[in-house]
Amino acid sequence: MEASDILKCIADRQRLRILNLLDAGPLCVCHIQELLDAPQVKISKQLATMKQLGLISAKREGTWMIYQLNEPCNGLLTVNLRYMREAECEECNELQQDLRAREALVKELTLKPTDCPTPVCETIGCC
Amino acid sequence: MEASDILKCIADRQRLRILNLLDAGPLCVCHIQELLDAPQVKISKQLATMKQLGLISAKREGTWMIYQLNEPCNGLLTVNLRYMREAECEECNELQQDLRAREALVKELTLKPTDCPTPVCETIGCC
DNA sequence: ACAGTATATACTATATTAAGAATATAGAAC
DNA sequence: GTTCTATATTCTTAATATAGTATATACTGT
Repeated sequence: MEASDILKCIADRQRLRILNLLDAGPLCVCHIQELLDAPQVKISKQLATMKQLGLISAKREGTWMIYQLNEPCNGLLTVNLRYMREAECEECNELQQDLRAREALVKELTLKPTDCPTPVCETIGCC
Repeated sequence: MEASDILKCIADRQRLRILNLLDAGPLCVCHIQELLDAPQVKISKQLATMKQLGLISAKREGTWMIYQLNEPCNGLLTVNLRYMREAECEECNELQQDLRAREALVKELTLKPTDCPTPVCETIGCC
């Protein structure tokens, strides 16, 4: 896992958004899909890429797959996320907004847990 | 100049090396070429890309072109350079070594200034 | 076993990027 | 002017990455 592999990975807007979300806690594929409003294939392939790179890992909970950032989080990734969460630019704002959307989703799931099967809820800590 | 443009730019090993060198001070193309041991076309094209991105700028001194990082240096670039100069990985070591090679070159130029015309020397501060 | 849901993979088409060779320009020295 | 040196640009080819459709897998519930 060389530095430029990480950089290439986060140079893609959507992959960066996914990593940013996962940095706030594990999520299942369907929720990532929903938060980024992107087709399933795309998300799934990007997750596969990042898993192969060793940035994230997955565990199955029933039919759901829960993805999370690997520990310890890659230093270069951390540095970039930390910077962009504070900075002012279109993409940085988007990352910040994604985190807010994540919070909203978690809250929503807490209210109607039917959308979110117990094992998933436990993992993402929403209910 | 969006964040992912910067990231895409530094995700290329050689572009990153060039930026790392320029961060230590302006250099002319031939010296970058020499330090990175890369063909002229490649360097020239990469410099053009980064100039277009707004990361660096050039000024002519006779037949030489002197490139330098733009001020203020892009924050995302700074953050990444700073991190990689301290970190331990193949590419990070390479960056660190490049800076040492730059020092050596500057010293060498100070000794035989014939290789380096006065205006260039003045700019890079080697003689 | 069958149907349904969530996710992954394979395959194809398309777009983006990089590499190299040849050529062009800009200035210096004569 | 001609020639030389440093650098840039153009053009072509090759490599890589992305997107979309269709299909496959893995599990759940009946």
